[in-house]
Amino acid sequence: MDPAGALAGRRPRRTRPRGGPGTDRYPRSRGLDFGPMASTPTAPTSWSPRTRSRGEIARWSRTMIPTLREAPAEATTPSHRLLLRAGYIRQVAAGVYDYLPLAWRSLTKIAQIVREEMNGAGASEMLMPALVAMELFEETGRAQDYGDDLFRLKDRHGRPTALGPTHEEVITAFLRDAVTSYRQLPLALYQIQTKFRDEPRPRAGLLRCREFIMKDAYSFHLNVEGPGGLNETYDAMYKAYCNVFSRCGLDFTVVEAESGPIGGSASHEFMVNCETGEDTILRCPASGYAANVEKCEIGARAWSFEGAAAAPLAKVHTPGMPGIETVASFLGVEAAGMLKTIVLEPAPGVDSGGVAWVLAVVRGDHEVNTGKVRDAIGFKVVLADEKKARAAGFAIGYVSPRAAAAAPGGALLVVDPDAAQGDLAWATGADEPNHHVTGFSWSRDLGAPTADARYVKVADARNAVVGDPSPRAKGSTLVAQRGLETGHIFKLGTKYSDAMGFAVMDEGQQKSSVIMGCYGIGVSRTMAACVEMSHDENGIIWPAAIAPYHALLVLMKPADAEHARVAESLAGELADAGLDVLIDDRDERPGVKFKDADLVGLPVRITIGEKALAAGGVELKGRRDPGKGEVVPLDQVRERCLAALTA
RNA sequence: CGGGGUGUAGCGCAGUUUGGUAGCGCGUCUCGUUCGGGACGAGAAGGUCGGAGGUUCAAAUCCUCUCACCCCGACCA
Repeated sequence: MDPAGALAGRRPRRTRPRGGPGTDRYPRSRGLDFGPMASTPTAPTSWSPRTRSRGEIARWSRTMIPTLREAPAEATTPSHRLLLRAGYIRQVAAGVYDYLPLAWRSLTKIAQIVREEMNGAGASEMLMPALVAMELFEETGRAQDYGDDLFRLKDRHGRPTALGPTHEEVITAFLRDAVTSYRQLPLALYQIQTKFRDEPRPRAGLLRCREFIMKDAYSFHLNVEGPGGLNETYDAMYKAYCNVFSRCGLDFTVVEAESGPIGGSASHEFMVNCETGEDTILRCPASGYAANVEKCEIGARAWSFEGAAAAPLAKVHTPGMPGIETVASFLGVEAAGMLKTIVLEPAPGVDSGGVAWVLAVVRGDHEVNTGKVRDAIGFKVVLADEKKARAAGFAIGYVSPRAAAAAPGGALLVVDPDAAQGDLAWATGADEPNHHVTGFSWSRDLGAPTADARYVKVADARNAVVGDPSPRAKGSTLVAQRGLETGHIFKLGTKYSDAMGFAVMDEGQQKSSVIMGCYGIGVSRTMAACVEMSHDENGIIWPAAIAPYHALLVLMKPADAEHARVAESLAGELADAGLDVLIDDRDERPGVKFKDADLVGLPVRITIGEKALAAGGVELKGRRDPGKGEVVPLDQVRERCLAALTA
């Protein structure tokens, strides 16, 4: 491993001849002449094995880094403002951006890290088209499910086509033809490609785009367990994802997640930790357990329907107050002292065992989680259609747990433990419009059904909140943390293979559905998340591994031949050590250059100026270091640079 | 798709209430003086005022329609 190996993410490069005299055909009109352009790539004359890796050298004056003193008004998120100001991106349309040279270098480095880790996990890279025939999405029903998020177009023959938002269908269609024997499994394939999703609301620059770069991987198995099974690859991917984000220099948390509309059975999200993240995750500091709000389990809570009624049941006129907050303040109670009863119905097409309604009861300050309700009762539920529910006699907005007993066709009551407290006098709906009751007691006012497990289940039925008991460590409570989702892995199961008829003969000569996993990383989002996570008021602060260049050589006097000579020789030396170097050779005032240096955020800044040169050195400063930097003798620059980058 | 907001020079904005032929700062170009944290002076270029209709002698400004972008929500890599 070369000394800079820890920088990671650099592709080993083939040796290329350094430009000889005369390779620079176009004389530069101004600025300095570094002689031959040392970093001009020249095609190797013949194949040669990789012998060493050399960094690249670029000149600010010869590339395009349009920094802005003021951020465009439309940018409000830090990463959006900084990527725009520092000359990394330009907006072309809502959620559509140009990736300028600096951004592209970073993206390339992230992609390369992803590649290495995917290959290491046994996956093979390929590339599928962005253009997808609509009939493929029809096969799985996702033409419908995706709805308007799918970019749709017609070709000249009028054939319905889409721009791929993800490629489960495409790869499944390919493999159901190409995989002819179980012996070809397991298999993991991936691509790094532009995806298209017509987001209802693109926002925050690169964080939510309609066109973005994503790595999507798919794995195919005969079994879930055992060698070659889904779990094996899933675990390998899990590790690979941890490696990717660690190597990128990101601070991240892995959380358990709902698998969402993409379907499947298990899933983890990889979240970059940052205050401005759009997702809230909950974490148990004692056990390390983390999950998103929807998925997060809650530790055991004591409950009982037993208990004496503390107050008589009283009906109160509460005109036009269906919302908990307004009623609570009207009644003079806390939201936490109310019972919220949400009317649910079995999802279309599920076998509910004859149950027509499901009433979920949570405390007034909590939110019902339909996924948890599903887990409690064994079938999927959705929010009841309001008209239908009213017709069935539910006073929507004023429903109480008692409505379950009165409901035609029977209703199942799912009560969250925090709501199943018998010794409290609750405020809740009166089951008639514009009225609530106070003094509600489970045992007195609902009575016998509370003991009947066929009608009443007590189970976790709500979203977790900060302060809830940890599901993994007794005595520990959940804390909240913000994050940005940059990776997501799913166990898909046979959802797509079944829908698309992808099955193979197994060893026992039985037709067997292929089991799938899918694994995504938002590459462009990862770059933005990194900026979101790592910046200060002056600009971006790149981790070395994905910085567009490792070092910035700032020439105080670009016109000075001696300065130019030092810059050239230093740049060459650093490149030889494997560093990518950007030379700020612009004829600009020092202040401008320093401001731009901080904005662009390269990890190491080397200032070549009179004062340090007189002392036999240059100034070296890490992006996070305060001040002007430290004077370092020329012959130690390389070493100090590498040390700074690997720190 | 609901709610809010903004479109005037590359960027940031004023001008719109009360119609009178477009302005400021930054940036850009030229010359000079400068040169270690976004210099100074002098000069210059750059705008179908988002678009289309309409009212008017006259529209950035008033009316109608439309498009784009941003923010909050619903939704999400």
